Amino acid sequence: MVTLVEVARHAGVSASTVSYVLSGKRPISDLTRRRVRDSIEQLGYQPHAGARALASSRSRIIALMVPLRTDMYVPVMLEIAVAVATAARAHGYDVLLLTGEEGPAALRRVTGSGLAEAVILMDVQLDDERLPVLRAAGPPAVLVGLPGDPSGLSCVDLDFAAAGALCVEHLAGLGHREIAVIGEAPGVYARHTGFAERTLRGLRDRAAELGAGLLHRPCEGGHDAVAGVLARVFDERPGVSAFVVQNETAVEPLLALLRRTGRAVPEDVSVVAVCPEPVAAQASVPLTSVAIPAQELGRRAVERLITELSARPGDGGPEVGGPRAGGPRGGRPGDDGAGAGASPAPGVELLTPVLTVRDSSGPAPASRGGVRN
Amino acid sequence: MVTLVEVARHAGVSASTVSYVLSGKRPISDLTRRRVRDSIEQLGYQPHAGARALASSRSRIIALMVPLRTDMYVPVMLEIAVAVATAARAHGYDVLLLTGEEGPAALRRVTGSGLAEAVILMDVQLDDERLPVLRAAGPPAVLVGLPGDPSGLSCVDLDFAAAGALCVEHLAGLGHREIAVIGEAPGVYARHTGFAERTLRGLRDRAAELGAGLLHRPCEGGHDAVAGVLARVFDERPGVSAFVVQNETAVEPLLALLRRTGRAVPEDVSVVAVCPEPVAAQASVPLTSVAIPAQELGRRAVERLITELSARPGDGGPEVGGPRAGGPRGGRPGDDGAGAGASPAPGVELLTPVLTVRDSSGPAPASRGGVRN
DNA sequence: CCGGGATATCGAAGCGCTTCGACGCCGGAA
DNA sequence: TTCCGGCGTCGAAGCGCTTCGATATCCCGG
Repeated sequence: MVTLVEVARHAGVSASTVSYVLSGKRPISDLTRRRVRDSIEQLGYQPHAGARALASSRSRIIALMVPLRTDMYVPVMLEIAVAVATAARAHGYDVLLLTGEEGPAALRRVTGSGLAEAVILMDVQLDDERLPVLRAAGPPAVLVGLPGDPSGLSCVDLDFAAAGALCVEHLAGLGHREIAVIGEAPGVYARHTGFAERTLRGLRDRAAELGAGLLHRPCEGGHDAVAGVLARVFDERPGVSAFVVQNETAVEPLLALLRRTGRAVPEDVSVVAVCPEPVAAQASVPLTSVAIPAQELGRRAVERLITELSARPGDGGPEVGGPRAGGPRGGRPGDDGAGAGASPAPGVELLTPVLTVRDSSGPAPASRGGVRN
Repeated sequence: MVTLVEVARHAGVSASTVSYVLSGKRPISDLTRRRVRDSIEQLGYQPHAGARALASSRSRIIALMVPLRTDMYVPVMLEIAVAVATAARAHGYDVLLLTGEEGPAALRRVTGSGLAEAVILMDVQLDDERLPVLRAAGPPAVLVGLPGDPSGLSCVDLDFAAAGALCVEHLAGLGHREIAVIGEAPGVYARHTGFAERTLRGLRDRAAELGAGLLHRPCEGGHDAVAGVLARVFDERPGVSAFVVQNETAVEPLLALLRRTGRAVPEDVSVVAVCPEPVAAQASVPLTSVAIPAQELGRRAVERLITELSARPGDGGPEVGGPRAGGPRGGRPGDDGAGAGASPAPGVELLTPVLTVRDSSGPAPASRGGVRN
């Protein structure tokens, strides 16, 4: 293995000079810098990560904790993870993959050992057991998701409440008075997963405001489960003319079942989904939907973390060492590309949802069941 | 931060003794060991990862390279990734998440800098640009997938050729003489993704052997794309009575379209899929399918790597340091739980596919088009 | 012609851990 | 009793890098 000392010898300078060329923390003459760079190139030198971490107490690693279970939003999770990795690299950081399996202990382990400088948590629950670790003198952290009490924590998420409200508004605007919500699997609610409950609240509140009826049903994925739920929905509320779906695996079964039972979309029944764009766009009926901006979430989480990290020690120097740092960054920290809503708490950043109208929603059929008013 | 020296002082021993207690590489008396362990506990000591890596030149980190694009097999990818992370932890290793973005350079970077000791590559293509790096004095590596030339490489994958053959056998056994294959998106074949081509070969070879007609059509996901492909298939080969689907996003659209065009499954048309179990089991018609054992693949990849790693330096000592090492390992290296096929090359481990019969396949309708013979 | 302040470079002291050789001690064989 | 071989422990030397002070050099004004 080529070491810094060998590079120094080869370039005819001292070790510290090579180090300063690399870090840019002290001025180095053009000539020397060039010579050192040449030597680095020729010898194929790569700084030893461990030695660096030891000497500088900065590992340049971010830990990303993904849920162990894969019962929901799988593509979203992967997309976020990949976005995090990509964004981190653009800032010279690498990403350590943790699963929820070890729980809070994993956080202590990787930060306590100096393996990771900071963490990003996905799939945060309302009362997440990992949060105390973070609050108590924890490492820099960003949650993708919103816990019950976000105080003292940095969070990024889609504003699911607003997303729910948006769906109801859209449907109510089209004249629908009875709306059914096909939700995530019961287990998701049982775990008090924030986004599911917040969506529901948004749906309910706006429905109440607009005087529309709202029926919520959790639903396992799969054809049969959806069939059961659907039958009961129409049984209880024959007047339902619109569905809001927040469950990727229920989308196609729902469409298939509606079709089969002779309900045309959107003529007889409207459907609005909260799901990633590809799912909505490729559905058998292109769906009017509120997108889940997975990439954006991942990117923002990293941006926040980097900001926090570089604000800490006397850093801020140029040339962080990552290749092409600062290159392909879609947006700069602080821009409001997707529109950050007014934060309900400092540290919480909620992206404003956007509803895209496609083919699955239309005017409510003229008074089918009992239209009030 | 608590250091080893502080632990030593607290326990009244030397630093090296603490180190040996931790590594178990030299005998330590019971009494001393207990004292040291107590001190570690009380002080909440965590060994510094960087210092460890530096001194021992072993980082205890495995790099996992996942594809950047997310146009196929997304749940499988995540499942493999999570399985890798879990299995690695069980052996005291952590996982570094790399995306394909940086390509071969990322491999050089993380292994050259000693950040990762070994790598696992997913989404390997037939002629993958990352392979030369691995062959040329590369780090220990395991591919999940099979490149065109696996010589000198360690690979784990499902035997997709056998999977294809299995599908054809099953259908031919039911009397089907004309089979259509709905494949992955054209881009997947264009990239020469190994598994897609191998499946196709398996399908074709066995079909030829059994004298069945086989029509292969790549297919983008989404309803409309499938509709187009399906129309053309029936146009070209009206006698098609069975489908093999290798494209998760095409499954539901296919079933919906068959239904809509008045073809009952499995009475009129049989469908067999190559996909993860949940997709098959939850489809609107539970699908006869060959499972893609994502978890198993991830686990085996890690087992192989660990074996290779511990065979290297003078390791093999007890108590590797990872918590509960050797705990929840589903299978031991060398077991043939899922049945490893006879390896076509040393280092290649192909899992034997298993076909599960569900509701989507049945006897061919009595001579519909022209049955030969 | 000299002092002062940049500017560029060097040397050395760690960072926290592993590991090798050495040493003291105890029990058994001679 | 003496000698020998383990066993258990210690001390010290790095691992490769960062960083802090010190030093040398140069240019300028006085």
